[in-house]
Amino acid sequence: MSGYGAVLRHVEAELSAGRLRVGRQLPAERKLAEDLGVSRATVREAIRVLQAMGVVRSGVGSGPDAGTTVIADPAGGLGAALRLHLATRRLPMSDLVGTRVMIESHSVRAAAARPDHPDLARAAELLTRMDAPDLDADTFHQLDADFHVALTAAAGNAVNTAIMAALRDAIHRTVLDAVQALPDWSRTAVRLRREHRSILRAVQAGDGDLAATRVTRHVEGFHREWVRHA
Amino acid sequence: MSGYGAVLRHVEAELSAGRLRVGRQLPAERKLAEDLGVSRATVREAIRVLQAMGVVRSGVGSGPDAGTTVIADPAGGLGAALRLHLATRRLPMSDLVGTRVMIESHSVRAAAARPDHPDLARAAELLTRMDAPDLDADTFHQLDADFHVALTAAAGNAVNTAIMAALRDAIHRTVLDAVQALPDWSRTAVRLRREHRSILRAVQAGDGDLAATRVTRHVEGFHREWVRHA
DNA sequence: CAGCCTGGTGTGGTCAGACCACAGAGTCTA
DNA sequence: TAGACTCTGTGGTCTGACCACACCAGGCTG
Repeated sequence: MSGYGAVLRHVEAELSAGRLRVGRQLPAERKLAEDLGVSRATVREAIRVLQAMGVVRSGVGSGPDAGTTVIADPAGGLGAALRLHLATRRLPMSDLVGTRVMIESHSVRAAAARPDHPDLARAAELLTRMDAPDLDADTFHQLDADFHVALTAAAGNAVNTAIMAALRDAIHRTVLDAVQALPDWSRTAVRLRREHRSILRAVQAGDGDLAATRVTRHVEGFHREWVRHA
Repeated sequence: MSGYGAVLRHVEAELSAGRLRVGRQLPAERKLAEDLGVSRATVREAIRVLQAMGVVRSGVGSGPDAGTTVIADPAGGLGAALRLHLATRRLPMSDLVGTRVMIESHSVRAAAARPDHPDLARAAELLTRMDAPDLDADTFHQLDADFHVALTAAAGNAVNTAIMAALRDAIHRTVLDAVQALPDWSRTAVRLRREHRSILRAVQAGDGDLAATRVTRHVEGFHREWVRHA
């Protein structure tokens, strides 16, 4: 088999077998190359891919942050892939929004069944920070995105949470551009804050159906507004 | 900025600007390296990543299949990422199944509103092929997976379809192993065929709620059975 | 003339070896 | 003792080379 693929399969096998765990380090590139009988360039190609997938992080120098470490950032990898395919125009933005609505409405339904989940407290704290009067649009959107991810995380499905975070990454820049074009941003921000609170209230009250309805209206409404001004 | 990241951002920018379209070719590695003022090794690392994301396909030699071509295979890229993170044990299989149930039940609901969608005809044809009596488990599961993806595709959301296909890729090997362990595979196959038909019937009858209930039972039931014997 | 075959050319795949910046650890010096 | 120094190992990048491959054009052969 090809050298590049062999490295990838080797690492995946090590992960599957549990010999390589999150937080541990891969062998140094030069050593890995020697072990597998390939060149360092080939090893690097494979490691780059793992890096792009969010499976591994590399740092130069020495010390704890140096070398190649196994991490677990599925959202990073999925987000990069979604962003690229968004650029190819094969994944329309409207479908990304549709998926987001599906995940969020499903998640708030599930989260309403466990209103004491710590991620809901985190979501509430994010809303408080969004109340700061002198927030610029960039920070506001960042908190906004974190709020929605926290809401999803409260449902307890790691895959959905990762996809949700990935969708946020993929959409991020587009939304920022859109926000610039809105006629009255501060007015929109007031409405978004109100809607966020009403969604969270419904979840904490255990009313999943209401929360789902509200989050659907919230996301689709903002998307429509933002498409109108794009 | 770093050489590697510069190449990646350059290609993404070319895609976003529409100067690079699906089906077209990237410049040759040597030329791209010269154009961007980096080495060929650096260009290759970036291209490997694009390849792993399903954005690009490379072929040696000359002719139409040679060189690096822009493609659009989001499922491939997402599937690889999911498989890797499954290996790190940070994405539990039960969550993958949960996401799958969410997407499928949501999709059959939407598909029921357009019962004449061509993907439904394709799904029906796949079921016919699954009726062949001398089918081995491997082929059966392949058709099974294609059926579920076709069902999802009939809902018309490309992102959901890509994620569904990615989940299939990620789960594929595990399911194959599980099927080996089932006590009476042919008996299970008979049940699966019946359930598939009943799901498709509900969709074609326009009864989205019924289809959603059935597909949820179908997927969760098979997952439980397969976990029990793992 | 028709058919084969044989270089030529350009592609990605891989390799070996080199140099760099970096960051920590250990050592030497004032 | 505190600071400056070298040493070592890391990933990041570059250079230049060779390979297998597949097409294509030209010449050769029948």
